Amino acid sequence: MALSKPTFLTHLKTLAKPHHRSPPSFITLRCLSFNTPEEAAAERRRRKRRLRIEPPLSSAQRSQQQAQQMSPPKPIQNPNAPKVPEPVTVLTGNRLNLHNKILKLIRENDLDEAALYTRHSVYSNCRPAIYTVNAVLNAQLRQSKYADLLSLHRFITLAGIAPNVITHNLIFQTYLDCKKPDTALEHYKQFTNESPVNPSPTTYRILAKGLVDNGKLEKALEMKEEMAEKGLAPDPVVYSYLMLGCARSGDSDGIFKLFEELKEKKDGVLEDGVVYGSLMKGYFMRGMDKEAMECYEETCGDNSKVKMSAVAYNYVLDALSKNGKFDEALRLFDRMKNEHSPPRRFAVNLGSFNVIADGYCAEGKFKEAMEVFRLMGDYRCSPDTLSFNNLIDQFCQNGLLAEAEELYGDMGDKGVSPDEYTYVLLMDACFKMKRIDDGASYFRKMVELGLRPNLAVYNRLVDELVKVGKVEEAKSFYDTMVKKLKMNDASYKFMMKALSDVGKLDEVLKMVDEMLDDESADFSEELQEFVKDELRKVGREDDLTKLMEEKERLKAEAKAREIEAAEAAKRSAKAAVSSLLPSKLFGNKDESQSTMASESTIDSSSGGEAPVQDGSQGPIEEATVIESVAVDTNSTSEATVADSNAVDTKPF
DNA sequence: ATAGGGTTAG
Repeated sequence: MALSKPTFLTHLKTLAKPHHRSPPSFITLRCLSFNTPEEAAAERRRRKRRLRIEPPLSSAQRSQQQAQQMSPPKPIQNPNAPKVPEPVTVLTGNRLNLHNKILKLIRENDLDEAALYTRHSVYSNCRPAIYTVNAVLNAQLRQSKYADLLSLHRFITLAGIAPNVITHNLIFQTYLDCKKPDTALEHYKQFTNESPVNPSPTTYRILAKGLVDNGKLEKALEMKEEMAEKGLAPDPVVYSYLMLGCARSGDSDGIFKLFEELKEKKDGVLEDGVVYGSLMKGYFMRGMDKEAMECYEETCGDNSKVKMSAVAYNYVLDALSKNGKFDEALRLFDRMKNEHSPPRRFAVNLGSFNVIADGYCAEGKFKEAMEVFRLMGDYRCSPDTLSFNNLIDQFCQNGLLAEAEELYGDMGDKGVSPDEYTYVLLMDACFKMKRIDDGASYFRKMVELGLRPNLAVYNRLVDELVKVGKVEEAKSFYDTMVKKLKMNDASYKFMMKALSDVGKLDEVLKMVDEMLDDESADFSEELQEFVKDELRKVGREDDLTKLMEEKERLKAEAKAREIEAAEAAKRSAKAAVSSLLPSKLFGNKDESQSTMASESTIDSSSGGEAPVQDGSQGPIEEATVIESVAVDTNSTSEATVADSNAVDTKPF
């Protein structure tokens, strides 16, 4: 039985009261809102939603409304219910043209332009359909542009473009990729409680995999149950993720339990091979190699009825190669390559080559690893950034920096973009080989490319530079990065100490000066003490007091000027209003302009802002959730001075 | 022209 959305209330079994056709919001008000704080909060959000002032209707919507008015009377719908997404049939005429234009921009890899165009269209007479928006979000996700994705999502939410299941899936994926499983779960809860859209099997694949990858196996298992509750068929792929999660946490019992459960649900016939690699791992974990190999024979042997996809094979390859059966893995890999005959049959893919390359590395056969990695092209597979990073990592760990750099060169040739992780691997490897300047070059390159090294990475860089006496150079990296990173006391202190140790106390004072000017920087008490101590060593402790007093004085002066300017602005604003001309037309750069603009206009310059005309009634809960997500795409390595898990990039 | 045919790892 497929449960449709309104029956989500069945979880209120305790109430056991059959409400058949009552309006959802009525039920929730009566029965839900006081059960738990979460439900009370959900009701508050619903109320807010009712109060929300919708952006102006585009002509498309208006005509839709007219059509509704003309159609025969329908049962009265709750006007406050969240909107149902538009069907794909709206993608015709101008809106289809817009869609295709934006797809073209995406194909040309101009995501910024695609996103901007989408935003601008919201208030044109051709509103982007949710399909168009999803296309952009999807492209942003593929390129890890999480901040842009969330920003666009927020924009369309505020603009009242109803999301469909794909939109929600993209958001789940985003939060999970950003290692924010709790935010993903929050979004899921809100989605199941409030959206008229039903989750799809893919929703649960995304959630199960993402939760497992984020170490939330328990929650992932719950998702499997939820999936069943919604009446969705048991999905071997979801089970394979869960079994993999058990394998990672050393729980062989869990693996077998899941396998038996799935088999039972499938009436004893399991022809999808995706779970067998994990099952083999379960046997191997218990030392039951014989049973593992029997399983292998049954599923991958000549008489097998099991459908082995490339991915299913890859799990088996991995199970073999990580359990002392690499030779057998190589034999299977050969068979896979022979079986491979696209487009009819895909028996190998990118992952197969990666697993085998890893297997070679584990045996110390790095030359072979490189060879098999480069063999990919012959099978129309192309490595991605992750694959390159993986192998570069293996080479670096084993002191094969030249080979790692060769691979880095291949990336450029093949048009695969290195990411933060690539550069950090190479930088650290250079440092290990005492090639400090080369390490610094990789760091510089990374920043030049607009990638965002985190604080821990920066700390390692300046640490190495200072160790070899390159304080000047370290300081120049500080100057670059202080604008891009949220530094902490330890990193400020490190730089100050380095400067002080070479007698550059004036530079230390200049750093303090700049910190005092930078509103996002915190010149803490502890840091003040530290600077004073350093100055005291050369009898200059008064210099800090003097500097800080001078700053206070300048700030007070600036404040006074500001107040005066504001008053002048008010006067001129009044004058402008009285002459019935918006001050905007004059292009004034004074405060009166921004005040007035924010109150009345759709400011075309505010591309990054939410499209709320009155500036206040948006769905605060969504905005808050999104803003609470610190998208840290580069917490790549262990922290030295600071915790790399901390959010150390400044807000976008 | 849309939820999936998945994947390996840090």
